[in-house]
Amino acid sequence: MSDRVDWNDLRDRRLAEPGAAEAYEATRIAYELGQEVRHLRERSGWSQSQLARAAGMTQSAVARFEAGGTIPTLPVLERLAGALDMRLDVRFTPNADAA
Amino acid sequence: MSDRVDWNDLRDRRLAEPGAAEAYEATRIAYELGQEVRHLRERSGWSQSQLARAAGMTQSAVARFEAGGTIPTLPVLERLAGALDMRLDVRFTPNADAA
DNA sequence: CAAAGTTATAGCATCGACGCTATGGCCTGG
DNA sequence: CCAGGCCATAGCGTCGATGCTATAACTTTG
Repeated sequence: MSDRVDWNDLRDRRLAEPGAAEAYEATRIAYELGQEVRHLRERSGWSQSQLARAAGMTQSAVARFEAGGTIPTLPVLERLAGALDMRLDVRFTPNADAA
Repeated sequence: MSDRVDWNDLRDRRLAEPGAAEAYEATRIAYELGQEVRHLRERSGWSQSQLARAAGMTQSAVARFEAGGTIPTLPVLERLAGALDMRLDVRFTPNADAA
């Protein structure tokens, strides 16, 4: 799982950076969103290319995103959501353990 | 409301762009998040400078964001959430009206 | 084995978000 | 009137996310 990889390394490296508790979170969110999109896509029986076209992006961008290779931007998330017939929901929720 | 403005114009212009249903959404989300942060901040009795420092950014960045001047990135949203003692929640939710 | 479909990466260009610094306009309190 | 705090903007530089194109590796099929 760490042979021909690249973004995984990149991501892990990012997660290892010190003093980046929040950046860490962003990376994790990016990773989870990627996983979710992958699941949704596969559930629809679509290929990355199909989803890409539906979302107005390229296959490589989809692959990059699903692999957690980058921290996606809201516009991209919106387009993916639209293509997958979902709604993007971004909000601040009260923190359980008040710091 | 349209006198010495600038980002408002910018934003409105963005919202007026054709064929950008999703980009439109992103802009709207950005605007709403800005409003929310402003409310949370004021509720805490903080100035933009204070929030900025707590979130590791500058007062100008906070102002820009609150005004909806830019579509924020996840890292920034994370930092703001952390500073405001909130949690950022990004997710795909099933679309009510299946396209 | 050859052909075609699918995913993972690479390399390069562009664009926009963010950081930083500085300033103008406002308001309020000496 | 002056000083100080607060918010809105401007300009500029940098960096990272995307877009695009091309290709490698794998799998499945004929």
